[in-house]
Amino acid sequence: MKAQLRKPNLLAERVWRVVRRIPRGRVVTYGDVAAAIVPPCSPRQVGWALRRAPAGLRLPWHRVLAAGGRIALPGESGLEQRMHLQTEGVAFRGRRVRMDLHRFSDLPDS
DNA sequence: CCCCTGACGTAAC
DNA sequence: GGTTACGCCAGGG
Repeated sequence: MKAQLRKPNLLAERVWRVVRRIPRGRVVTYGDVAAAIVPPCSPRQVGWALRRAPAGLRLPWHRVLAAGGRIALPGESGLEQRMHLQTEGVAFRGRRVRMDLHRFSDLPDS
């Protein structure tokens, strides 16, 4: 038996579960979420899971950033994400979030 | 089966 | 700091 038997939708649910626990005003990276999942998945899969998140599910998707605190979403969505973050008091320096101030490092395993 | 495209990350230039 | 290249993994054509 291979250890990679997790069904994709199951993985997605785990990702959503982890993301749901990011507090207001705090942020994490795709890599952080990927590492919090057990067994760990690739950062791409995190992006994949968030992309296919149901609209009805209230998820703080805007608190997930690319490495270095950069916004990964292109165009309009990216601007919206930035707006949400600034509303929560998250500080930027150029195009990047001040990870030294807002990074949430207590993501428990899920 | 091959190729391309993503809400990624790291390294190299 | 912008660009390229490559590894990574799921989906689609």
